[in-house]
Amino acid sequence: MHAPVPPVGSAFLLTQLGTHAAQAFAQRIGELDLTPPQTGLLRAIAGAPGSSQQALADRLGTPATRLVALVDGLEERGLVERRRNPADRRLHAVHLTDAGTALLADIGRVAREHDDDLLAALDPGERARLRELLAKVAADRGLAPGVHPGYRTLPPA
Amino acid sequence: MHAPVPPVGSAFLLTQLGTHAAQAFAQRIGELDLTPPQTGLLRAIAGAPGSSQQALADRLGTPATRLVALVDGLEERGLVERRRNPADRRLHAVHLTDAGTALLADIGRVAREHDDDLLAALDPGERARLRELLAKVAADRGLAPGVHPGYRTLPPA
DNA sequence: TATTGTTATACTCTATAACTATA
DNA sequence: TATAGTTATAGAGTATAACAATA
Repeated sequence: MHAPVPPVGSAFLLTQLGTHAAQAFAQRIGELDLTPPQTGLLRAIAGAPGSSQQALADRLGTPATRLVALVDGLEERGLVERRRNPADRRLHAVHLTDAGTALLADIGRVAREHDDDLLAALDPGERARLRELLAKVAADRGLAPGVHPGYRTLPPA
Repeated sequence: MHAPVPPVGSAFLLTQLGTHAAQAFAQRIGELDLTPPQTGLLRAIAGAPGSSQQALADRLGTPATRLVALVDGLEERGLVERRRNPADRRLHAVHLTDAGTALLADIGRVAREHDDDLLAALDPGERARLRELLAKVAADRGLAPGVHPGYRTLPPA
């Protein structure tokens, strides 16, 4: 007889399912040759076109240096462009290109498919209830709507 | 006027909250000088004492090489020990030490605190309902109870 | 002197492949 | 020849620090 293994709580279920959902999304969005961070950045740019990189970094909660690398990757593929601000030449306003805007629509489609697949076990009423409960917890924990916490690393303890 | 940003679905909420929960747990469990993967391994060993490293790797869905490094770290701290099997000297049976067993109890306490904190916004009925819905989805998606999907990496598409 | 953006560098985590010992 | 475990190595992703341009 040895000590019992402590049972997992609801938080673990949430973590487990959240990681699974993230992996499944990464796999799906990979078909568009995008990574999840790139996808989130595209959304952030679409939501606030012309933002400076500093502003985007603040919004996503990530170091500016990481944002530079992400924007580089998207710019090379012609999805976004940097436009220098003549009034303050330090600033680079980031905009979606037409290709970026088109790809955003594809992202929306992939996200809906992902959603349907993941929650296939729940009927519409259950889905609504789940969403409600998750939103309540997310609000209580101060999570910014639409911003993935993976852009920042928490300090140890 | 530009193209609208596609709305996030319930799956995103799940991913967002799951990542948040994982970060919060990592922070808490860090107070015991443990990482989440180490914690999961301790639980797996407690659940099947004397397993070979190969068996543990299979159960967690991780490459054996990663398991070696994890066991190394726990063994150096005196939390687990490898016992050579005399009948087949290739096998290393992994067991918790007394210190490991004691730490497991602390892990259980920390996990309960984490659970309570994370779901503070929900009343008992809501918590039960959330757990039920999450469990239903997890079962449908084929997630092994108590095993975090983060031990394995999914192939791209 | 302060701020935006960039580059250089190092660190952590994980995976792949090669190797050792036992069978 | 096959299996358990290990070591060596390399890659991806991210962070910290130093730097350049502009204000």
